[in-house]
Amino acid sequence: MKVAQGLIGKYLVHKSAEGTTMGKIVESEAYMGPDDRAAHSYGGRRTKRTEIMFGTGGYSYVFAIHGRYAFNVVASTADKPQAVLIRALEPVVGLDLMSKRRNREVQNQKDLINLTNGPSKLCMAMGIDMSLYGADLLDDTIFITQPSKKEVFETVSTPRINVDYAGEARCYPRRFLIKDNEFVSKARFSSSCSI
DNA sequence: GGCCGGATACCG
DNA sequence: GGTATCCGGCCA
Repeated sequence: MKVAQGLIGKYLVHKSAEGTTMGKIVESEAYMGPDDRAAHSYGGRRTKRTEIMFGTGGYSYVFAIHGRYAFNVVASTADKPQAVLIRALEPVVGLDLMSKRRNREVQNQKDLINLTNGPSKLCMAMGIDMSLYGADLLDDTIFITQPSKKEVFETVSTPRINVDYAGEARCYPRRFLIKDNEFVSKARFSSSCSI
């Protein structure tokens, strides 16, 4: 939770053979582990897929969803399997490469926003796939860094996206985003949550 | 070994 | 709103 909030405003960098891409994290979601019905590690479920969450934090958890990928930062402490899903970025470095990987021209601000305003979109743009599962985020291939100068913004929280199956947990305010930022995803949380 | 469903995206 | 698309989970 704290990690999810803390990641807002930080920069995600991926150095690949094709080049370097970097984006500012503007939207994240916390998945709190065994007690969180929305989490892949709910009930302590430990499988090949969730294995990486059963260690210490600071690793990459990539999983396939609907034929695409989503990127998470493992935030586990004391063997509590938790992770933070990165839902949207603001492109900062390597815009041409992002555009190429997304197979989409960028001609205006709207196109630019469309490059990384969703969990799988940002994976495509950043060149993140299953080969980065378990990557150490302290290495220099894929990592998180602070902006060089302090940026001022307000973080707000909402329920998470597309977790209707999670019972009451679907409404917990575990999604964080930068207030009024145009690069956050368009997705809406369940309308059955009163917020 | 096969089926199914999902923390999605895109197009019409 | 319908469909494409990739993997892991889970059951046979």
